Amino acid sequence: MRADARKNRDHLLAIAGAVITEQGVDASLRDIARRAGVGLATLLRHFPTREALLDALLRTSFDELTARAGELETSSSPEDALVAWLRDCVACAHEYRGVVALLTAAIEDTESALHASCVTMRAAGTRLLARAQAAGTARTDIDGTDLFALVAALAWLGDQPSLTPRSDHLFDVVAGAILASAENGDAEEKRRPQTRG
Amino acid sequence: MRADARKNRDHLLAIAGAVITEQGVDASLRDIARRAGVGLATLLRHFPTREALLDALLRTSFDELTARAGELETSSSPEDALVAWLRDCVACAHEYRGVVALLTAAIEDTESALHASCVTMRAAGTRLLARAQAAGTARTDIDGTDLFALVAALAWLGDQPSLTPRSDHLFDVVAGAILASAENGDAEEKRRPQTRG
DNA sequence: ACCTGAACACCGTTCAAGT
DNA sequence: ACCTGAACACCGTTCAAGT
Repeated sequence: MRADARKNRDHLLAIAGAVITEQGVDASLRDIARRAGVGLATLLRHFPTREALLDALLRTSFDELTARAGELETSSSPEDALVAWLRDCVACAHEYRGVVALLTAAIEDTESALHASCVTMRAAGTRLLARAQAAGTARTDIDGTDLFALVAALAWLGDQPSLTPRSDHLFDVVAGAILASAENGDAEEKRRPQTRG
Repeated sequence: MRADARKNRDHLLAIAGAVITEQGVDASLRDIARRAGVGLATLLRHFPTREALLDALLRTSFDELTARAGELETSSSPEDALVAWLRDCVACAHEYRGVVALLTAAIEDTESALHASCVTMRAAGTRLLARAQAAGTARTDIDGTDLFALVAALAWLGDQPSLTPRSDHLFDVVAGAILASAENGDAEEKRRPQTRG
């Protein structure tokens, strides 16, 4: 890549990150180009689709997420690792408002620029889930795609301004549902709702 | 309302229902007007915002949902009533692709044409939840807004083509989390995941 | 190689002019 | 009262022309 092209690309990414952080993934590409001081066609040349732009913006976060899954697999208990990683996933998908809809669309669309990242992410989650399932601390009637869907749904909730205040609590509710609720004697981290008044 | 205006309105609603069923809530209003054989300005005169149009389209469903909550309150057990109603809610929010985002936005926006319907819906859900909580069959650490959020998240999942096949199963997972998991001896309808191989 | 302006076919909003 | 076409300021896509 020519030096001027590289500079344009980097600058576009920086501006796009700022604009999309501010306005969400539906931000006007024309506006991003304008603020970056280049023509819209130049932006499209570097990032032929909105997905390609988002992929470039999220690549670092996605790579970190994959690496973190690997670390957690050795450093934490199966249960803690799974929940901690899910929390990171939600935070990552929440990085740009509205991006989670693009991610769910990309998981099955092999043409999407975001497809590879999504599949990698799902694979990492599947491993952590399988580990917890093998340890008897996660329910066995869900798979990696279900996990992906639940993370997406929770990230979506966090994107809805009126429901954002509830998203942390509802994360706990859903995480609790993913973990096997009983059967294993070790109850140190478990709080089940008490219904006595 | 003048007779010709009434006729225009009814026809617009019929066409809008068909187009939005087909293309989702972001369908072009211009296209709807075109297919209805009127000017775009005429559509906007009857329905000043997209929300107003959706409200008109969904009003019957919403009213039925409220009525159904009342019936279930007397005809079914607290637990069955809650779950059945949640299922209906998801189905209703799923009626037009993408409408659930408008509904979550409307719950706090008193200016939205959909606001009243959302609040009524949440109130009906809150009653069914309180009844189940009083009976000891629903967890007590969630409220009507949490319930609204969970229904919205599940409806959103059903809207994502790649995740639609999982939405029924994930409904069960989340519904299970809403119901108190243990403590009551009656286990007839409960299946907890068994982890023994 | 890389960039760009302009043409294109859309969108929702607004309003003066018609019946 | 009710309807409408047209003007407006946007949008993303495409491409011939420039450096």
